[in-house]
Amino acid sequence: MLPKKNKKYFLDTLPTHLYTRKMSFPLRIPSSLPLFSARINKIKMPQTSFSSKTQNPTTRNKNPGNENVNAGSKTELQVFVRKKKVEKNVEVTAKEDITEEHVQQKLCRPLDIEDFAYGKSCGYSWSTLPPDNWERVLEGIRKMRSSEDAPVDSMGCEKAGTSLPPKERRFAVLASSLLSSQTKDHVTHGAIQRLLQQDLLTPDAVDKAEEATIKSLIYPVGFYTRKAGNLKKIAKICLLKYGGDIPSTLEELLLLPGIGPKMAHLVMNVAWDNVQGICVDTHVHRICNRLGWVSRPGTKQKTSSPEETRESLQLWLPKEEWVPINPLLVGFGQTVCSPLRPRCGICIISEFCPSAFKEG
DNA sequence: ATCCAGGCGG
DNA sequence: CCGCCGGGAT
Repeated sequence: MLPKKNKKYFLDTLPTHLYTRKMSFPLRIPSSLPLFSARINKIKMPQTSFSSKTQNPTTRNKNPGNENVNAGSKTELQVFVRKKKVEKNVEVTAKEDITEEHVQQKLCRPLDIEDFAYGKSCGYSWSTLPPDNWERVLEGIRKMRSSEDAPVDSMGCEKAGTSLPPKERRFAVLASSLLSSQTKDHVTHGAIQRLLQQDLLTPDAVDKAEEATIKSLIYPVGFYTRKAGNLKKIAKICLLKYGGDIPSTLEELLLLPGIGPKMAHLVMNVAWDNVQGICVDTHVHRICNRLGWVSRPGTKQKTSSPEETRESLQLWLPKEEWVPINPLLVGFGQTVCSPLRPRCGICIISEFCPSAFKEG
């Protein structure tokens, strides 16, 4: 259903941690979406006050219930909240009927409203403030990555079984993701090739094969004993619960043995072409923290786990970057921003990096 | 000898 | 939160 003129679309609750303490939020209506206006409707809770900081201080509006925000403008709202429950907070009004044509012309992306509601992204969001200069930083990393040759460029598990029919391809991607953790890409690739030659890349075949056979074929990937067992279990689960296909939701993928958050997001991205979240590994985790791009909710402390990094990063990074950010930062982490002794001397974005020349 | 790095169990 | 899993690379 496309939005209708003057109909109000309410945006539901903010993520809890955003309103449990004093924080400021950016409300961004990108100029590519001129067909909506947003206004602060109401926040149902005691002990709440509002103030807004716009580019021009004279536009300060003392009435929190009627804060109009122009499309294309960037207005920062400060929300002081003491209680946790927020029922309705923001509404978006369509300025005219939105048609298929608007969508085609990218004048409007109705789904963005939903993203907005959950504080996700797409430029149409409640979120933490994007870090200063993030676009320049990203551009600089791209530039460095285009000249340097990182291991991640040569082979990635996302290329697994590109020639296979969809269902087989998905299983190949899942198997490849499973094997690739803690393992160099060319080793993973070799193991997948051997499985492919033996026709052992379908749930059916894997289920029938001996675990020892699989184990010897995938050697020397990291933890091959456990992975051989997990692969068989996964094959069985695919057969019993998913008709020989792989699970199509994040939650179900996470239930598979040996599949954690990192791989589950990777599989959703690659096998299903369905971006549910950012694939965060230790490189992304480390670099985002060095750049000051993520922090523990409501603080300036570093995030303590890749999962926390993922949630923090998703709050501001535009969704178009969710997939490319991983190979970009992994390669950058392998060649320049290494875990120990990062090569800040050759890094062209060190001027923007709060951690530059601070370690090792 | 030490590091790498995702998932999992304690 | 910590240590282990089991190889390869350096």
